[in-house]
Amino acid sequence: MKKITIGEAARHSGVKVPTIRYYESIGLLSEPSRSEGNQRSYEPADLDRLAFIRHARELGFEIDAIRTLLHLQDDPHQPCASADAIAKARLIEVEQRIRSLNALRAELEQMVESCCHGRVDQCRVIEVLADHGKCVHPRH
Amino acid sequence: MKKITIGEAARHSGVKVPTIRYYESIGLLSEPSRSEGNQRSYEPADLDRLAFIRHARELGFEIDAIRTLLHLQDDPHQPCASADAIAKARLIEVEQRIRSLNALRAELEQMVESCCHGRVDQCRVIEVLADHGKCVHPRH
DNA sequence: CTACATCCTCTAGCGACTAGAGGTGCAAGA
DNA sequence: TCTTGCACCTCTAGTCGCTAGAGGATGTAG
Repeated sequence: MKKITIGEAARHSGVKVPTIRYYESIGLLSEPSRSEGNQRSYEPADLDRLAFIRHARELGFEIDAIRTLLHLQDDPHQPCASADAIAKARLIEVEQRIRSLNALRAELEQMVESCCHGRVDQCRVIEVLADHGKCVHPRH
Repeated sequence: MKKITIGEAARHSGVKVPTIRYYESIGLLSEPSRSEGNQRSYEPADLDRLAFIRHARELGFEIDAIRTLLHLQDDPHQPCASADAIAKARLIEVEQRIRSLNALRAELEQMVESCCHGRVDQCRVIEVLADHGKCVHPRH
């Protein structure tokens, strides 16, 4: 049972030191044991948990969703319907976000392409911003 | 010169009342004149400015970028290179975001599709979260 | 033994709002 | 005229997920 310092845990997991402490403070990570001198001392299982959290954050899950997912992981006999639902909800969010960003991209491309590179009073960028009606797709 | 209350301005522009006050507080909107009873009283030009801000926010521009864009709009003889640069930077951001969200979507789709709908200990969603190596594209 | 990196706790800040408390103004109906 | 009730006012604090910095303690290598 080798002890792992918070700095090592950070390097290992890719989660920054203050972020690890933050996760502990909001109860996402349980309080680790401490050294003589009151320094946090982690175990390998904590690294797995950190990796889980980091991966979930990379996938854009909210802290609350991650909390639920971690609870599920801790209790493997539960039905996985909730995990499935959380992932599905996130997928739908991501799909919507992609759609809206695609519309934005089209708009921005149009703006940038048609910029006259002259003075502001002829600038398409400013003009379109000032008048939504000049957008390619009024819905974005 | 008809007076417009903050509530009407909100309905007209689609920007919420507290948000309008917030924009004023951070200097994005200049302080409007007031009625006898100290209530804000807007003019049509303010509505244009609000519409501009709202549109820019919808396109994801940051407040600081909007501040710059508004300054440019106010001074039409300036070259529009800065406006162009701001829009281009935003376009690049959006493109990157779309790429990364597409990767996320692929990952989430895989997760959701391969979910066994059984118990957590066989759940693909939890499994993949716990082990980044099981991702379709390790880079996301 | 000293230097220096790393750790500790605590508070405050970020961006862009949003919510709520506690009070005032105003217009319309009785 | 009075009252009802909505819209307005200011102010503070909260949201999310961290991040930064102060000021001090610990741990390790030379």
